[in-house]
Amino acid sequence: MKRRNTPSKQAVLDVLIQSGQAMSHDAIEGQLEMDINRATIYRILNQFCEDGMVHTIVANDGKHYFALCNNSEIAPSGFHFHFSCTKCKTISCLDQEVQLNLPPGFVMEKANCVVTGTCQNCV
Amino acid sequence: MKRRNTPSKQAVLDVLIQSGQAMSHDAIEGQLEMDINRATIYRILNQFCEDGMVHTIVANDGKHYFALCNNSEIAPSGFHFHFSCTKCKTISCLDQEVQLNLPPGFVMEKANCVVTGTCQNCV
DNA sequence: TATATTATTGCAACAATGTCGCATTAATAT
DNA sequence: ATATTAATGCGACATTGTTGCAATAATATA
Ligand SMILES: [Mn+2]
Ligand SMILES: [Mn+2]
Ligand SMILES: [Zn+2]
Ligand SMILES: [Zn+2]
Repeated sequence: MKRRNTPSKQAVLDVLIQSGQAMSHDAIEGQLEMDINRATIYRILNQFCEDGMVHTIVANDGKHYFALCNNSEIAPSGFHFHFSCTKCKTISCLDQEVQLNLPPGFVMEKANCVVTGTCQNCV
Repeated sequence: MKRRNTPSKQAVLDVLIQSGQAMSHDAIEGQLEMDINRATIYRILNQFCEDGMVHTIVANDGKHYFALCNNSEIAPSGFHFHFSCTKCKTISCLDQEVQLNLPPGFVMEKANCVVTGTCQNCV
């Protein structure tokens, strides 16, 4: 399927760029000026993920958070940790690669690593 | 609240012991011979977590998985990786501690780290 | 053993998240 | 200007997890 540019996609992208954080569907919808249907927002986000512009984090609340990929993340298997601050509620990408010694026979395809605590802005 | 021993608690515990894997509410209910209400199962599992017998993993499907703590996990801040096999659908505890260098000012309270891929039983 | 206390349970209801089918709309190419 | 089909809105749905409340049952006490 060839992608088409639409105001909705642009609006969702703008919200993600402007925030600089990983955002849930909920938070994205809250920041949108335009009204966009929930299903549509999810479809847009999933499309961004397919296209490698965005990656998802599954946080401790079980919700999916969506964050822009920066260029260094384009590298294959560049899985990194995420930090979830319980005070300011932000979820951000850490500059820490996930690396571990798997037992023989195990093959890692992806990783979802979320560290929870308090961030540097919250004392 | 003082805990009471009940057939329901024992049954849930038996299922967890017998499986040796992290299990979702769903899977636990499926393995129970007794019929136990969904809310009750969740309450039992959450109680086990409070009491430090069980820990939870949030997997990529956004669901909570519950796994028995082995004795070495009683140690405070002993966060470890988990492995989720896409073929046999098992989620198991890895003997790999989560350790990372957080930027100054960050404080880690807990970690939810799930590596997805294929396990040693699935070639 | 009989009774009182209250933890536990079942039930119903609920909120939230995420997906899907289908008809309509609109972006793109010709 | 028109045809193609990707994108959208709407409604419906499945699933997960929690909560209030009344009924039940585990435990302690007399
Ligand atoms: Mn990230
Ligand atoms: Mn574990
Ligand atoms: Zn913070
Ligand atoms: Zn496997």
